Amino acid sequence: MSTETHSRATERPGRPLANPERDTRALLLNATTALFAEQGVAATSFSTIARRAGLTPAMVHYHFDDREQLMDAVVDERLVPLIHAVWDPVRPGLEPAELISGLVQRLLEQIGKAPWVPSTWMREILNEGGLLRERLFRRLPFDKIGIVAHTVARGQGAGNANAEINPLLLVFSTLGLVMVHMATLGVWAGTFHRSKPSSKTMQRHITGLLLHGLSPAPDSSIKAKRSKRSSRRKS
Amino acid sequence: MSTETHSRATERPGRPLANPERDTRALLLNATTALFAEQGVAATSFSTIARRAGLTPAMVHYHFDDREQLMDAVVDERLVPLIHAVWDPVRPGLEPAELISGLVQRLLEQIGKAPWVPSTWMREILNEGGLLRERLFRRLPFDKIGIVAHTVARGQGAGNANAEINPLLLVFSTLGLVMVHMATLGVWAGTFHRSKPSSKTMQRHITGLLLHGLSPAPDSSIKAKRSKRSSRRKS
Amino acid sequence: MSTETHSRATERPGRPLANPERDTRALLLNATTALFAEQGVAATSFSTIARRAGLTPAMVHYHFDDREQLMDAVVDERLVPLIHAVWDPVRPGLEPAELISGLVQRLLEQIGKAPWVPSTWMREILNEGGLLRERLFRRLPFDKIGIVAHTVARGQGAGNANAEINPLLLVFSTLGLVMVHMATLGVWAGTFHRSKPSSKTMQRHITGLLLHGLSPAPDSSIKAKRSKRSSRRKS
Amino acid sequence: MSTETHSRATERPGRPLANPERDTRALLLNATTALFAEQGVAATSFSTIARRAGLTPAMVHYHFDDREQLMDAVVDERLVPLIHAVWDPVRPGLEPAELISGLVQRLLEQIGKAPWVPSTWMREILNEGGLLRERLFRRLPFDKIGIVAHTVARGQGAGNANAEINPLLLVFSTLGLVMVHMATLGVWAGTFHRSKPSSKTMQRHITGLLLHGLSPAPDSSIKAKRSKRSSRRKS
DNA sequence: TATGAATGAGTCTTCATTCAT
DNA sequence: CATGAATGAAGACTCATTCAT
Repeated sequence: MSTETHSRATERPGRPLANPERDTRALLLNATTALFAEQGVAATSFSTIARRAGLTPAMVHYHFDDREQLMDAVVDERLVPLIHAVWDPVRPGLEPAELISGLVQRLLEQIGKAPWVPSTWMREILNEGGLLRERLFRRLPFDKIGIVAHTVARGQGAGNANAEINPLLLVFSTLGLVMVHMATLGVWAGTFHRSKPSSKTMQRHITGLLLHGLSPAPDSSIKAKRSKRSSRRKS
Repeated sequence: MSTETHSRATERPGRPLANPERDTRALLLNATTALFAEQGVAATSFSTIARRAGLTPAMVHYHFDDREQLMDAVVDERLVPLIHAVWDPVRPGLEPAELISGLVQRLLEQIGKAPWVPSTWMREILNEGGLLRERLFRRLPFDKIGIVAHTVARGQGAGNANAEINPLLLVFSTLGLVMVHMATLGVWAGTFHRSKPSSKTMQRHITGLLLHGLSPAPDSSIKAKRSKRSSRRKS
Repeated sequence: MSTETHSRATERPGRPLANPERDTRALLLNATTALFAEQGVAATSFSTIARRAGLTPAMVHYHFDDREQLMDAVVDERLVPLIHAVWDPVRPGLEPAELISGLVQRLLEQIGKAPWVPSTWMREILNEGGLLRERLFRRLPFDKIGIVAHTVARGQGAGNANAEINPLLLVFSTLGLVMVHMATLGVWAGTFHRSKPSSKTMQRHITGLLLHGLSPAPDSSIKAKRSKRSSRRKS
Repeated sequence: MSTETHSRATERPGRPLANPERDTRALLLNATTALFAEQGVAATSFSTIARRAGLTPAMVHYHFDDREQLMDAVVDERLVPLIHAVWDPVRPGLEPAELISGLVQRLLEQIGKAPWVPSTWMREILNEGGLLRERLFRRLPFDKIGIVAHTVARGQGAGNANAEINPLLLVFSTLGLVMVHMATLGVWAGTFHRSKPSSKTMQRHITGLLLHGLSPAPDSSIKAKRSKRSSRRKS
């Protein structure tokens, strides 16, 4: 309605527009995601965000009327695009191993660009009382998840995939493993006096674990397929 | 609920027999762990705890002067014993697979008795800004973790463990996988309209994944070892 | 709305055709008076006014720098003209009954055109802490009020007006009675499941009460005078 | 539930109890009613109340969790008793004039003891957007109002009550007239440089007006009845 | 004329904390 | 052991106001 002409936050979800506004909005969203990762959503007050962005709490209200809308913005403008980047390439017809290792790779790629994600994902999405959970679950690519599950199930039927695995749970195992590891890398490195492992190292560990577990010497047939079709994983 | 591992809280206001202090204290700790799991530490105020326990906020102060001391109590009196139960049986000389599947089994056992753990673990311990992290890390059984890592590394040297895996990270993969799955089971079941998988099902999925990944039909040599030495896993 | 009795503020620092300022200013004043009536002055913020008028709060500032000036404008441009319309016809030489019934009639007439008045009058003018009181009291037609009081007092002296009445208070009784009734008509009708009485009905009730109170069958002498001299009351 | 053990405001509506608490609660209610009268409900913040009572805003919350509950308390604990005192004596079988003059007398009596009432009544109860209106309307003595209306209507039928009056509106005329006059006495006196009229003077003016209006020399039959039955009015 | 960005002050409300009982 | 009263600090949110455009 025309009643809302002056209310910024309700109007546009973050379009390009002129730059002066974009800047502030983006600035605030960045501060917000960073703080969400560091302290969790519940502990992130408007003042904290404002302070981090060098603005006043009132300014946060000006752009995101509400905590609700702030969280909406984080999900819609920051998490949903990431989900697309990770899941869009998933399509039927690929091998289970290919699907999984592709997911891991793209996840790590995206996390590289948005390091705040793993922490937030674990705390606010995976967790029971997570404050972004509801919001995000509505946006999950259930069709793509289904593709992965079906592909693995078919593999199990054909006898070339581990029958003890629950295909649907596997998707969550994959995402969870990546998120857990990426969320705790810092701590891990600090605790064991190691240098923070590179993204490549992590990819090798996680993909290795997901494809073969503790078992040694992956059998050559799978190895062959992998090296043919998703050879970029090795580059 | 089964949250109450400990028998107590039978009577209250400081009457002659029965140790009155224990009761209230345990009551409050139970309320606290439940709320920590549901909403996270940051969102759990003294008032909330008091309300949940049917007492006054002032009473919470009486027992735990401080948020700090409250968190200390949760870690010392509730998490540390659990860690012991899980890690104490770890000792050198076991097979890698045995160690891992033992850990998984004992973790699931403990979580069965303290369902508030996975959520809290993910939110407040694994996570970068987790409020129990520091407290707990000091209490981790580094010696035991070392045993697992060394055992796996030796296995890799001997050619009978997946060389792509980082032995130290594997410990975190294991714990993380269990915690992630157990923390999200409810959500998962709800989202996909499945009934909540049993502890046994989860154990099979997780152990299966950790030991063989996606790879089919674990080769008989490993299978043999497992069925001989850690036969309790099948019972 | 019909609220706009008075033509004014036709031009100002504006553009060629179509007097843009008039429009906006009047628009805002209308929104303001409506909101003053609905919620009272204290509860009516610049934002509320702006929202109601489809403009921005900043725009309200542009026209009325201040709450003070906004209230001044309402009084000067909306209430003072109404007062004139009601009181100007009062002059010495009329009968008390004529004066009173004339006042009632003209008041109801004006309220018909500006329905926001009774509510605001009661809340912000009659009331001790009323925010328009001071402003308006300076503009009251004390001379006219004096005429009414003196006429009634002389009537009392001559024995043909109720001696128990305080002539000066009577003026306030008259205004008050009209305002109270017109301000509460909606509520009254709603509460007692009646349809809202017409202006004529109200006029009969109020004038009847003021002239004769509960007493039955007004004695013919007064009736005669009324029907002769102030016959317009009947039209 | 026992969940609420420590929440003061929800528990008791203002019972005698020990005195330390009563004092504070009553103190706050007094400050509240005074401020409601002076500035209106909308403009009366918790801070204002607290400051007036010499306490902190948080203390107001402690006793009245909410603005809603604060208003409930004012209505339930301060206005409803007053309404009873005014209306309870109304019963069928009295003369119209007796009923009306009785109401006026008792109203003035009560207002004498609670001078904050008229202002609040006009602003927050009679008025369209009044913030206590809804709350109070549910507590109005509709039966008693009905008695007055019926008595007057019967009087009209018998030819000894002014037929131009609407019997139901008359009740509101009566209350309104008293409230308007008592709410504006201060202003009135100040404006016209009179001393504030005594309660007796007001009673004479208002009752005189309601019973006979401007008409002179009330006819003896009514006068007789009044002096017989409600002779206390004259004392 | 009109708006969007920005702010400081103020409101309601919750919270941790203290203290007398 | 337990509570009710009380507070100061902080959080979300609104508002009047300013200013550049």
